[in-house]
This record gives sequence, structure tokens and C-alpha cells, in this order.
Amino acid sequence: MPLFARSVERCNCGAAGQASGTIRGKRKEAMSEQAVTAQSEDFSRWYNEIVYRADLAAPSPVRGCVIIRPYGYEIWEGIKAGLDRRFKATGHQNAYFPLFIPESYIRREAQHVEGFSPELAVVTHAGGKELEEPLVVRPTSETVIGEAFSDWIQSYRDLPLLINQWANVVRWELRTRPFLRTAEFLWQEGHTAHATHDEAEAETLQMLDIYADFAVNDAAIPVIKGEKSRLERFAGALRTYTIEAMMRDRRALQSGTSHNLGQNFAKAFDIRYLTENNNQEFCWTTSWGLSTRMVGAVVMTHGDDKGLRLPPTLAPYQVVIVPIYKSDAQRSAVMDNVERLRQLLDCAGIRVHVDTRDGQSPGFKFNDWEMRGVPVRMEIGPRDVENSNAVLARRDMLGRQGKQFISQAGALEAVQTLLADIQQSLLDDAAAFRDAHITDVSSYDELRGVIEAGDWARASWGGTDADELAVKDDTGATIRCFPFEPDSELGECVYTGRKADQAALFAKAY
RNA sequence: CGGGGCGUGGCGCAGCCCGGUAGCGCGCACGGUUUGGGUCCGUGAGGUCCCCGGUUCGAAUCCGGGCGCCCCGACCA
Repeated sequence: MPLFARSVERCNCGAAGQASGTIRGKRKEAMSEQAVTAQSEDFSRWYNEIVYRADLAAPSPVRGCVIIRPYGYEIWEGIKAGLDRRFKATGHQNAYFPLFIPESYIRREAQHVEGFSPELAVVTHAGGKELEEPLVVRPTSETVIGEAFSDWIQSYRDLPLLINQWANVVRWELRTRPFLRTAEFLWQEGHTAHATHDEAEAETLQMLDIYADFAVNDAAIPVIKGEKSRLERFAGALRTYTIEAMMRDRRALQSGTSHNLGQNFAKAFDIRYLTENNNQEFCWTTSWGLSTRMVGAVVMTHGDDKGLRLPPTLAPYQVVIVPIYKSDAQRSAVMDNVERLRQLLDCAGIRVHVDTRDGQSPGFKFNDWEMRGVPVRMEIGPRDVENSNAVLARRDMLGRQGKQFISQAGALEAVQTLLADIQQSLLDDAAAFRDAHITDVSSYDELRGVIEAGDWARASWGGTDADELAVKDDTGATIRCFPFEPDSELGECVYTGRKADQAALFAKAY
């Protein structure tokens, strides 16, 4: 298509009588260069273009890393704020542990080493000398925190210990994509210690609920809660729980995980407490994490062919005001109105931005902010000034039908209503999309067909690890989770035909 | 680690086959014009042509070596 447009332009060079054709050709070409690749054409290309063109991220000089630009970082800050508030409300406190972990720590929990050693970055030299013991750049902090916990916890009176840290971690991945998988990423990792298995289990599930509540209500991403299979379990955990979300290309994205670590780390790091009866007992610990991957989830859940669509709760700008004017006289009258409305919204706590760029046409700005996903656009021009009106346009409903003409007097209320509407409609859209692409299957052929078509399959499962791997080799899909709410009756195992013990959700995943 | 491709102003590319000292689009700066759905015109700034070596009067272009990146297959929040 671009090739065609280019050749048309070339042919028209110097040709007489084809002026309008040339202009049309040029305009088409310019449009195609400005437009984003369609999702249906190439989803991962769409994703990359959006991430870079909406200024979420920039390429980094280091292999698998990215620079998170201010617009992208503000989305992350919104995520942090939403989670941190929920963590605090449930009694957790923030702390910070070192980036560097003695290599010997990582080795103390057998499964943990095995799980992480392939992707560790290790510092062997520092201060111009070789270190006596290499330092691992943390891939996660169970080990250092476990060591600290063993010091801090003496008696049952010290429990539960509820700690969270906001940090960067490094996992040396081979294939990386901005936000979804990078060598370094930002996240929070919660670490708690409890007196009993049941308390630890309750904490693990509580934190999963918090992730789900955040995903649904703040990020407008419907998620399915469930337990991970043994193969997908965190290295060193008793049980791993997950929230799974469906992206716009129907691939699954694990968007947050919560682990009941049992007494594995307590035993490896000697985290013990004295009971009321003066007995030494090992603690039961948990850990749970959610990362900058969530930014990618927001992009891939809500984005469309025009670009980002941000849920108002997380949008850096909830409203962008585009002033429209010709003459200087118009300009000052328009800007007068704009400034008053900006203040009105700002005072109400709405994140509002005025696009004062000169030399960019309003039409350009409309498209630009649509690409960046701003939920609501307010246009104010001479006609509006005359009538004390304004135009509101919603990002989730493009074109004429998403526009409304309001009075400036009712602007605040109209904007608040609209923001709430958009938040809800993004969630509804995503939920409808997801539900339309999950199918219950009762035979393996059916499962294979559904996966091949790109959808998710829900099936009864009673297979072994080896069976699960065989299904993965055969179809490319993995068990994303055993959902808490299976939504259907158990039959025979879809793969082995034996008695099934749980319902499993199969999908291709990121 | 196996297979494929690419390194040329900030970005995307042409030029290379057939050597003659670099060009286009976008972006950027300035001036004007325009502005209710991706304005247009003019002027201008900006390049170790990935690196090292060789051939040659002369290398982005030919030859040798190296480095880096991207895409596709085995692991992962």
C-alpha cells in the first residue's frame, strides 16, 4: 500500500493535468504514514508502534531494556497508587531491600535456584577488584527478605509480618518486548510471614483478590482468578495463584501472581518463631507481585486501530482541551473560556491538559490525542464562546456519535459523568470480548480447534505434567490456570479421558 | 544455540550490482499561510555512510576480518 502510494507520486512528477490526483495521492501517503498499523494486520507491530509513538517507552542502549518515558511512567504511577492504597488498607508496610544478593543466598532453596539461575545477572567485580563472593542482581527478593525476616521474627507476637517493596528486578530474558518482557522491570513484591498455613493461605488469596479488584476497577481489565499448574508454579512455592487477562489478540497475559510459599523459605532461611507454649515453629510465608507488565496489559486490552484507549482512572490526562481559533481576537476570547474551564476541572481533581501548541491544526491534535488514548477531548472554538458551549468527544466512541454539545455551565458534571461512563464501557467491552472468545470443550479435537482459531478453551483436566507438556507441544497452548469459578460441570479429562479433578483454562500466552 | 535479514542525518529508507566524496520522505528550526478531523508554501540546520584493515589516483559502493541489531524456532512476571 505505501509502495503503491509512493509510485503514484513518482509517476505524477512533472505530469500536467493531474494535480488533484497528486494531492490525493500525497495525502493518502501522508495518512498511511501517520496511521498506526492495524491490529488485524499485525498485532505485535501495532503494539510496538503504539508504545513508541504514544511516548510510553523509548529504545534503550542496553539489549533487553527500555526507557520508560514520562507518559508511560505516569500510567505506572497510577498503577502504583491504586495498589499501594490497597496494600496499606490491608495492613502492609513498605520497605526497601538491597539490589544485590549474595550468590549463596539464591542457592539455599533448591527449586528457587533451579528456577532462576538461567536468567541471573551476576556481578563479579566491583571497586576494581574481583569480589570474594559474586553478587546476584535480584531477580526477586525472597532470599534477602527471608534472611531479614529470620532476624526480625522472634515470637508469635511478631506475626503476621506484612511487608511490601517497590523495586526494580533483573531477569536476563532472551526475547524481550517493551513492558511485557524486559531484562529489567519495575514491580512491587510483597512478602509476608504467618504463624499458620491457613493464615498464609488467606493472605495469598486476599492479595490475589486485591490484584483482581485493582485490575477490574482501576485498569478496567476483566481477569480470571485461578491456580497455576505445577509446571507454571513459582520456583519454591507450594501454590501459585494468578489473574489472567485476555489481550486484544486473544493471547493470555498473566497480570499478577500470588504465592503461598509454605515453609520452604522459612526452612531455607531459618525463619522461626516461638509459640505461646514456648515451642519453636517455622513460619509460613507468602509473596506476591505485579509489574510494569500491567502497562502492557492496559495497552493490549483496550487499544484499537487508532491507538491507545486509557481507562480514566489510570490516564495521565483524563481530559485534553483543544482550543480552536483564527484571528487574534478569537484566540483571546477562546483562551479565556479555555482557562476558566481548565480551572473548573482542575479544582475538581480532574487531570486536565490544554493543548496550546501553535502551528498544529485542531484536526492534527484530535488524532494525536486519540493515538495517546486520552479518554475525553474538549473542543472550544469561536462558536462555543458565542453560545457559552463546549464540545465533548469520547475516545471509546469515535466520530460523530461520540460527540456531544454541552453548556459550559454544565461542563464539570458532564465530564464527570462521561469519565465514569468510559471507565465502565471499557470494562464492559473487554469483558464481552473475552467472553466471546472462551469456549467450553469436551474433546481434545475440539480443544485443538479452539486453540488453533486463537481462542481460549475451558476443559476438564486430570492429566500429568507430561500430559500438559504434550498438549503444549501439540497446540502451543498452556494451562493458564485452574479457575476458581469454572462455570461448568466436570467431565472426563479432555486429554487422557480419565476422571478429571479440575477445570483448566487453555490458551496461548505471552 | 540453529536458520533468515539488516547496519547510510532524530526516525523510515534509496544509492552499492556497474567506485568519482551522499539523497528522498517524515520530523526539527525560522517566516508566512491555515486552523470545528492528520493545512500549504518558502528558507534552513543536521551525516565518523557500524568498526578495523586491504585494493585503487579515488571506496557508502569492491575484497578480508570483526562488532552490533532485528526476525523465526527451545525458557519466562
